[in-house]
Amino acid sequence: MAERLYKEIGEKIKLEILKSDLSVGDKLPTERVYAELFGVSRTLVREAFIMLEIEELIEVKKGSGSYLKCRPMERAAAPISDVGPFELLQARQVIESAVAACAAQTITKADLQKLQDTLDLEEAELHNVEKANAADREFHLLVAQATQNTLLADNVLRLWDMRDNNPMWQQLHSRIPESSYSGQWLKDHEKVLMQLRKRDAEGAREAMWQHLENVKRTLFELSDTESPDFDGYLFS
Amino acid sequence: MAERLYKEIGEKIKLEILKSDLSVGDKLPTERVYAELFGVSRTLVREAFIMLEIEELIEVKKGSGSYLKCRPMERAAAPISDVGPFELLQARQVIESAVAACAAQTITKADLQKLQDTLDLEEAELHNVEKANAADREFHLLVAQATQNTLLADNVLRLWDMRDNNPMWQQLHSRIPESSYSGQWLKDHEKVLMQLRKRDAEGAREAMWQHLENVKRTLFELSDTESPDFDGYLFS
DNA sequence: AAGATCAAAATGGTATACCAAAAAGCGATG
DNA sequence: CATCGCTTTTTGGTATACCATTTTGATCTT
Repeated sequence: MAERLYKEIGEKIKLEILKSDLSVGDKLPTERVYAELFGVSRTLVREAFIMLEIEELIEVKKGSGSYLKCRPMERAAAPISDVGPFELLQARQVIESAVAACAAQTITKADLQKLQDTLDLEEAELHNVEKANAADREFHLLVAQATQNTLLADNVLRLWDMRDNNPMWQQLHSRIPESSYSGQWLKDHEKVLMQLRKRDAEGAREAMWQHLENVKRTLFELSDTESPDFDGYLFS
Repeated sequence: MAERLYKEIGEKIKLEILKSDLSVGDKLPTERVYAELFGVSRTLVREAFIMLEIEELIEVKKGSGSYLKCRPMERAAAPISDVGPFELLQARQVIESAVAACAAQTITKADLQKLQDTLDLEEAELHNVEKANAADREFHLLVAQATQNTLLADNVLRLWDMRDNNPMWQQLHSRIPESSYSGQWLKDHEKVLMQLRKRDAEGAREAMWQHLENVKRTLFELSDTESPDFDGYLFS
């Protein structure tokens, strides 16, 4: 119970919302009501409301009240921390290869140019890990954006950031030999871009799949030879 | 300026963080400092801190202080509400077809049985919209779970719930003729299951793709004939 | 001089009081 | 009877005051 109290209150409110069958758009009880209901001050309820507002669950209107924006999903917001790097990579492989295939059919000349620029940057900054990694991210993001579909771009970005935030990954990442990063991965990216240029959906799918297959392999060899910390963590 | 003030303060704080070169892990100025700096009460700063905490930018420790968790990026937390139903369906089509192909190679007998049960249920409850819809959701979720990859299942579920929470969809959904729902979609589901049984990746991909293509078509005809509210909202 | 102990200061946590905008009630007026 | 406009009430917005925990550091002990 040493947790931040407003979160607790927020969860309680979510439950109350689920119990009382409110529909989207309905006005929910006022801050004061919840305050008395839970026996806490209005300040806390207010903080909880801010949390719900940021989660886009409710909308608060000054002088009027707070309104339900969408029903809380039972599925709690992504327990994303404890998935292994390989499960993550598999997900990326499945999704990004499909995304690449889709992008091949919708990509614009401007998008192609941006991709080329990013690859040039990646090549120029091969020895600067930070910048190379940033260019890597940019490449994958641009491919996703080439689908012209916000949600697909969102999902790809989401998976990437999940990788960056994963402590396990960071540990692995620091050990990736520069040679793999540059030599193989850059070539992979170039192959993907080539298929996109040809607007060959199957080719793009294959190229992206192979790229992530290579990443998986690099990581596997790494974790195999250098560190036994990842047992039971490696596969789906 | 009729906006919620805490958000404004939050953005100001982000800027201050960027100006003062703080590193990850460093201790931030206290709430009181920011309060005086901006000439507002600590309450507001506190609310802003809560916002930053939810965005996983900082970490607050009772009695000690607040600490920088990661540098403020562009990091847009997905304005997911205002995507049209068709953009959503396209995303599902791309992702779920790939997921189905993956599932075909990893699915277990138990998963196949669950899928069969769900389809039986769907058939039995054809005239109960609520239950049929629930069975529909269950089917797509089970396919995703058959990949044995939590993240893929998560993403599929996420997209589905996005659909359910979309007011535009709810409006459309209420108008879907029972015939389409049952006649076509159930058959689609059966085709997908058949391909999964054969463990035919390409077949499963095709079947799932076609299914969502059919859903798109149904929705398109619906929005075309009955309501002009969706102009400019239809495509990616 | 090194360590332990305890007091005081710093800092986030919570509650209360008052302010301002919006909505609701209500009466005068056409 | 409808409607305009004022007053009252409701409701979120902001500020202040006080509490609990953690940190800090000074003093005492060995």
